[in-house]
Amino acid sequence: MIDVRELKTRTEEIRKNIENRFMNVDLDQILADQDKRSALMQETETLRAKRNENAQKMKGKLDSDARKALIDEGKAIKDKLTEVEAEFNEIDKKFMDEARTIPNYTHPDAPIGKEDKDSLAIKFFGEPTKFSFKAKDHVQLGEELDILDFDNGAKVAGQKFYYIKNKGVILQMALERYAMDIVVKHGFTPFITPDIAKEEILNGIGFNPRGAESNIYTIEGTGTCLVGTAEITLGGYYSGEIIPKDKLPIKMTGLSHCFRREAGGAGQYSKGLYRVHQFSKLEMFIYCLPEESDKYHQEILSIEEEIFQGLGLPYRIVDTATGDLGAPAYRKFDIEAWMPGRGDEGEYGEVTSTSNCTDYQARSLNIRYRDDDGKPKFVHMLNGTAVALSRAIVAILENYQNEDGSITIPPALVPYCGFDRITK
RNA sequence: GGAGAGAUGUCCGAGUGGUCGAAGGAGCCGGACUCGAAAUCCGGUGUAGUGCUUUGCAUUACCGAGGGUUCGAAUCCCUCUCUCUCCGCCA
Repeated sequence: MIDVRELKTRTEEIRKNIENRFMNVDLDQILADQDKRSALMQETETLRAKRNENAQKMKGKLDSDARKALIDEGKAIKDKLTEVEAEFNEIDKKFMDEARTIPNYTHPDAPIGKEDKDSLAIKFFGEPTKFSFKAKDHVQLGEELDILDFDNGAKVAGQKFYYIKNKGVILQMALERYAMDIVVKHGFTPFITPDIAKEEILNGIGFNPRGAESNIYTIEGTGTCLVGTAEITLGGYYSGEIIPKDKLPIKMTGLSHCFRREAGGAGQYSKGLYRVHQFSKLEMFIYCLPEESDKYHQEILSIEEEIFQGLGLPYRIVDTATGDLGAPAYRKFDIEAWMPGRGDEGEYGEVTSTSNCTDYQARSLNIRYRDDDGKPKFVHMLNGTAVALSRAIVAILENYQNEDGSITIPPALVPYCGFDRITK
């Protein structure tokens, strides 16, 4: 969340930012509740001070009349305090819930706009793949090659679940190792993380586990959820801690399963592996000093490029428009790989996403470092996809297909696969 | 899953209702001593809020988390989380 003290000092900036992001946040209501909360907080503290003073007076020996008078006074204070505290707690919860809905500030260079199409393509790599034959999509390719099985996935687990089979399994493992090797080479510590996290961690990262529109599976009666990304488990790793400054930056990379409800996510653009309830992903995560987060955001993006360039996949980089940024993100870059089977004649489809969340998550999760002045300060936190296995497989199958329906393995993956072609 | 033990400041550790924001020790910072260092001695040293006459003063909260009892809770009661030991089960 943002620093609520800045509601007073940066009011108009916050108001404008909410507008730019096209969010439904009633800032005036929040400001009014903040004033109410403030007044009740002071009243509560005054009463507590009186209570403490009253208790202090009773430490020594007293005659019974004096003691009784003090006890009566204490009781009266207690009754009043109980009442005021209840009022304060109510407005405090309301205010904090409201304040949490305020989005992070936005990088001044992020394009302003409401939708996908307002995002800015800032770089292209390669040319969209051309075929001398009619290109198939990955669903058809995968089923004909017997490496993807959606029908039995649906039968056993439900719609949008799938089995990966045969050389498809090896291809996914090869991709994992390929990406892992590149990321580790750049100094990231590898992790395999839990696939489950507590709701408080989800909330701190900026995911809402509740509500009809939530993308998160909650596990009934446990206070935990299935993670939608290792961003959650990597970002929760240092929650509540003060990190020594000389340990920063901390670079982590985590492999996890990702579970997403994707309610209402059906349709042509979501078919096959593109949008599924479960997939595996290798995620990068960085904790760093505030002044360095822009730099590390670029570093994550360049590692993502290295991974996709190494695979020989054409892609473009998109600077996400304000209206499409998640609340925690200060700025976000997506890599969209060319997917020949998408739409009628192929389209770019998102394969990675990297966000600089500045101190927004760190404040909610209370993750700080000790600065040179001895004071703890919030770290900046960044995340980025190294490789989302399901979507990378979409791009590989569709770009590396041959006329006979076989798939050529990208050269960089051959050493990891042990074969160079998938055939019927 | 069952039984038991535990969780206190940067760390170790004392504390079973008021004199406890918390003994003692270690560490760290400053000073004395020293040619310098070590040892020794002296002083300081948590976090997050709030208010104000804002490089300070006052005040509130924080002893795993949340609730309760009480005029008053680190201390008593309840729930939960985590750690350790033993048993069970298991990859």
